[in-house]
Amino acid sequence: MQFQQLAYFVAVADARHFTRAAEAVHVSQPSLSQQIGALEKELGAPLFSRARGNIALTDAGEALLPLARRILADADTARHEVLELAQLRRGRVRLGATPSLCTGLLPDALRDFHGRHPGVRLLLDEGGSHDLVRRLARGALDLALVVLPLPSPSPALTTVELFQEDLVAVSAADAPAPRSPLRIADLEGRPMVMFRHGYDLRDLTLAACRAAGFEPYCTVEGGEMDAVLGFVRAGLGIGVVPAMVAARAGAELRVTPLARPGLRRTVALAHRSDVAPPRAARALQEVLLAAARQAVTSSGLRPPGAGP
Amino acid sequence: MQFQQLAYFVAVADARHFTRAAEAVHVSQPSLSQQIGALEKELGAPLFSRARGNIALTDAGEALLPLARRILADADTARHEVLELAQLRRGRVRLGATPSLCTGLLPDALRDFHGRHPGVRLLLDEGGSHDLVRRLARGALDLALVVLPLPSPSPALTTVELFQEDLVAVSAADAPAPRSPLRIADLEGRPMVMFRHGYDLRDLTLAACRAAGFEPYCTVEGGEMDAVLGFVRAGLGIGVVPAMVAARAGAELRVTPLARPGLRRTVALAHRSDVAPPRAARALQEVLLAAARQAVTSSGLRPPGAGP
DNA sequence: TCGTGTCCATAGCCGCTGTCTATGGCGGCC
DNA sequence: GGCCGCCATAGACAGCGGCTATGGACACGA
Repeated sequence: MQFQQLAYFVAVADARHFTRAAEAVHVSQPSLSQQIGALEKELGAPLFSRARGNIALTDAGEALLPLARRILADADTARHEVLELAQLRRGRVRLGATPSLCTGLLPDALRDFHGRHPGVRLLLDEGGSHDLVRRLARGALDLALVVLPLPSPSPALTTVELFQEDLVAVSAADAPAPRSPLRIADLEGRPMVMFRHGYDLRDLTLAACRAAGFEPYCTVEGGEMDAVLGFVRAGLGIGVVPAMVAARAGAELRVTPLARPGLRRTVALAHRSDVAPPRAARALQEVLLAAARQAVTSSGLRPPGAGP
Repeated sequence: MQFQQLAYFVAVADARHFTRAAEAVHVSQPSLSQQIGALEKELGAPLFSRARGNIALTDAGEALLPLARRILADADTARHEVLELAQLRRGRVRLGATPSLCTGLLPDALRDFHGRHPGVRLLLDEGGSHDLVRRLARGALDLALVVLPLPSPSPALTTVELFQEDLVAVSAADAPAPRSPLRIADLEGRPMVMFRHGYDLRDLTLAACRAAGFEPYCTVEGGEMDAVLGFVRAGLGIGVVPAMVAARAGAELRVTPLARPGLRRTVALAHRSDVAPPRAARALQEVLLAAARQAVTSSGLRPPGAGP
């Protein structure tokens, strides 16, 4: 059974005439006869009763006709669906991002993308950089917002740097203000609120403290971004978060810049190198790049590759 | 797009592995890869993201998968439906019959057939012999119960004689009884009830009267079988009907045999010679032949080919 | 009754395509 | 670093679907 045979069958059923049906499907009459014959042979039953001048469906033909129409319609639907995917009227992007980036850049950028392509579903995968890289390589993600350097550098991934972002210290507005700008060394012995494992911010902060010669004292650790900000707000300790996140966190938080050289992270967009991302993913990539440029000019972020 | 390509696609989507999918569909791995590639090229979008050890569906692949499954299931359904037709678990027989035969032989025979093959629809086409023959030749009927000789003999039709049936005169039970047995000549000048055009009984009766040298006097003409019996019952005249019909007509009718040679008609089963009837039609044919044999022995009909 | 036309089936040929085996290329793993 | 697993590619071959030409059967009209 083949699609063409079904199409020929439907054409004959509609025209009730082999020669005219052959014209309708743009093949010669013998070709059509042969294919109808092949279909009948395969199914083991005649589909038409060939009376002179009166081609009629047999019972087998009448049973097959609605199914044939439905199969052909489904095949047509399949072609159109895939076409619409290519035209970005439908589709799906699987975007991975580290938790801290989900809070900062993404909300506005995704709103923008959704406005441009309302038919495209956005599947956000929030996870640590290590997981994101693995999922990218496995084809489980189309794009990922990651923090450089990648925990497990892979030549199979292409990264495009978006911006550099300063980290700042946050503390409760009603607690004694720390010195400003705050040096990393000033954090020694001060109660701190620390993210859970998997956050690149956790690794960055711990590494900076250890480089300064001490192990930080954490009153609470293990929270997500919102929880950490809440604990800081409650006066449980000092947190180290991206400036962009701190700016959105509200008036109950005191934001204290870090003394030079400070802490800084490079945010990049990553995708697999070996295959081109789907159309919708490329479109999202463009939107994210534009959002990053916008953020650099309006939100005081540093352009990618800028010095300390 | 081809059924095999869709089957291969579903196999890969299920196995998430090209080599194992190839084994599952019993082709070599390169053949499967090539067909998937051809499908992707035709649809204009990749269906799988080929990551080492992790074959995943793209958005286009996820859009296609449910449709592919449905198409394949429909194709399977089509094959089974046609198979069931061949096995007489479903099907359709289009049976034509002259009106007088619908009343006599058919009810019991069709009940028997329906009991044996409850899934087979019976489409009865009641009409004159001329129409029936034309519809048979056109393929609009599978079988027809006709009265011989055929009005327009056609070499394209095969007929099997079922039985010969005597005609009898019927009159109202409360009217004066005609002589018994009744000669055709006795009908001259007697009020008669005549069938409408198209009934073979009408032609038979008129021809017999004319052969006897008179034109019958009809008080009512144009009715169907039930109407004619009703008119006779009401005393409007004498009717000439098959013995089998008269026997079923109830006690309000007086049945008078016709004097020798009497009137007799040969009932036959006809079908097209050039193509074998569908399976269900052959089954009905057998049932009708058995019913005819049964009627010959139990109802006093004459076997086919019997002399006058 | 005999052409003539219409219509579907068949025959024969050809090019496309789907299948195979063999091989290449590329990561992952020991 | 060598081996293995896995998918893609190359080339050969057979099968099949397409075409033109022709056959056979019926309908119609002269």
